[in-house]
Amino acid sequence: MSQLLKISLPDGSVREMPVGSTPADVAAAIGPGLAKAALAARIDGELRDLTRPFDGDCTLALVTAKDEADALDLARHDFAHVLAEAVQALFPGTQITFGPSTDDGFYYDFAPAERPFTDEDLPAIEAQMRGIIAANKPLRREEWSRAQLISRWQQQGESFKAEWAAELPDAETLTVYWSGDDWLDMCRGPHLPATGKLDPNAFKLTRVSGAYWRGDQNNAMLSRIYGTGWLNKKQLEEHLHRLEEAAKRDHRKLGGEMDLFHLQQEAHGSVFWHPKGYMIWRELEAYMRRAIDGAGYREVKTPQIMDARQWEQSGHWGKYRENMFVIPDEVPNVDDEGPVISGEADWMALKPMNCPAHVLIFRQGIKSYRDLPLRIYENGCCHRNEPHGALHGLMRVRQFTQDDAHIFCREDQIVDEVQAFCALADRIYQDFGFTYAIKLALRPEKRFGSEEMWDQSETELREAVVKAGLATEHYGWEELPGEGAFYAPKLEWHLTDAIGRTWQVGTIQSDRVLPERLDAGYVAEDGGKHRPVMLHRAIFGSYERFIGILIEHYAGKLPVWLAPVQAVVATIVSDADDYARDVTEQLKAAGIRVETDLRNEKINYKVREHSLQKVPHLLVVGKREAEEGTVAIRTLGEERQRFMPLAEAIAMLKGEATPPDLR
RNA sequence: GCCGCUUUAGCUCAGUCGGUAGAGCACAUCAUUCGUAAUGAUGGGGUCACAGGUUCGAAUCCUGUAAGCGGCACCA
Repeated sequence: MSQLLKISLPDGSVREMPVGSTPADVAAAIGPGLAKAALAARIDGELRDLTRPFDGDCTLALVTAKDEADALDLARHDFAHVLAEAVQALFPGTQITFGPSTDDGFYYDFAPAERPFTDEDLPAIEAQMRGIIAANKPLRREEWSRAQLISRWQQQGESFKAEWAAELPDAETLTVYWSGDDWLDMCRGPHLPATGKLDPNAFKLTRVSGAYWRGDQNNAMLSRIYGTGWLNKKQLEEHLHRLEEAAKRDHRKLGGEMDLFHLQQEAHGSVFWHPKGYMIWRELEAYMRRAIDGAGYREVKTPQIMDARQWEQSGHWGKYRENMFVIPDEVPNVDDEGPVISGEADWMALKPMNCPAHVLIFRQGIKSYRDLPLRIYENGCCHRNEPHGALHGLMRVRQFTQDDAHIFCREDQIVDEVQAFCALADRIYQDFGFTYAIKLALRPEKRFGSEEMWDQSETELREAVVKAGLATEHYGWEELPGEGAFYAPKLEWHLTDAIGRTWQVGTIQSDRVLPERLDAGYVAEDGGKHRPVMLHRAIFGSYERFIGILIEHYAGKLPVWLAPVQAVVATIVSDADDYARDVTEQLKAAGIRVETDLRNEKINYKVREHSLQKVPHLLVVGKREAEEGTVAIRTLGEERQRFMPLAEAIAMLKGEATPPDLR
């Protein structure tokens, strides 16, 4: 006699269903509308296929398009499978490997039979995918044995899949999903009941790229196809629109349009700052100096080039030599004939970081425990020969200036210092309108120092964040195993910008390795020599990158205090020229960065041009203003203009041009 | 570094089948004195990324190099 299963539904009711029935049967029993809308099921909280039979009594929540997060993930995962099926249909002999969902869509990695895919292949693949969706092929789950899987993959010439099948953990139930009766992929699932549940107008293949098998550069280079996938056409269009808006704030584009900086082949990876861009830098530098002066740091400047032996001792030479700029300590040969250098000189290197130089300053003279904590700050210009494929505008460059400091302190001062740093970083990020998450990056596989040392350093950083009240969900608190530096665990600050993207910027690292390697010591109360702990920390990260982030965050519309040109005085008729000059002089005297536009152009033209240049305030003067001693202010982003007496305008601009920390 | 794509005027781009280059903007000159996102006319400006090759002839076809773009890997 057949038993009945008790299925508890979200409304509290319980349905009795025969053994072997599925969530789809429950949906059908409730009503045809739900049967049609159901996409998957949550069984005791676990997301499962709609057509997978119940294991026993359970709670059931049917998943529909209204459960957006689940529905999107299911759809994206299915799009990836449909993509793989389409590619194998169009390009026989292509091997499939792996294809997950992503934040906005999906990708699939292929081992192509002949050549990697190109953008030109995408339209045909999209059309093939739409065909598979239109065919409404059922997606059917089957449990297979490992031997079955390996044999199938080997038979099909799918060597990557076979390799993977052999390595899947023993504990896992191995499953495949059929698409109709003619195609299958090995997959944990779950999936939608059929390809027809996908909206054929809700996806778009976006790009192709290379990607290493299993993310390891020693492995084969696969050909990856990316797509973006959504539940309906409207969502897709909104997403594509967001991408266009994000592209408009690209710092490389705005950097050119606003005449802030440029990059060129002759110094690739290093920035040519133009006067306007460097004004932003100078404001940030002045801001940061006020911040560190107030927080008890001492600013220093250290050599750009040091003997290679210094880098050997610090441990950087062994690990990072290939990314260092190395130069001979030698005058080049003056003869035109013969080699430029003898090759016999000692090697020096451009500093890739400031830490060892700061230790050398610390080591001058004898330090007492009374000197600690000693906070040494530098706007440190560093050079790293980054892999060429990594360079990206201002975000990843070969020459950069860090807002770098090292706090030399006693063991018992670490938590207080880290906590104080948390407060300083919080204040600074708020001044720029960023929210942030804090993460703790734990010991990496390859590292220096003892286990006890790592235990202690990680514990201290954790404790400081807890004490600062930041180890909460609100601050995205999370620990990242294996992500630390080779000498220390790191706290990382991940900023969220105006359109929701995140940027890792600030850091503090608790280091007991470098003080040891570079022999830093101080005399303690007991008269004995002790090692200080060295806290490496930065808030902007680098000026280059931080400015890049600010440009994108503000979409070029920098707050007045950072704007390179804070106001432009523009005339309507040449009769107002003298008055415009007078207004400009008065603004300059008030410390405003102002330019004058007396050109013989229509006011429409001037408004357009200065708006595109993202000048915060345009002060328009014509006959009327000249007679009345007023200005007409048009503020960036507003269509309205405001008339006010000059004195009032100056007071307003002065207020807005005051940096946030001085208000 | 790896995979794919790209490189033509200061900028954005067009250039068909191989027959030594074109637009808009910008710039210069002239006219225009105008009230809130492009006034008009005229003019100057290019070793078609670089180096080889094929060809009677190369921006165009081939090879190599470099840089840029999208990813991957890396990121002290």
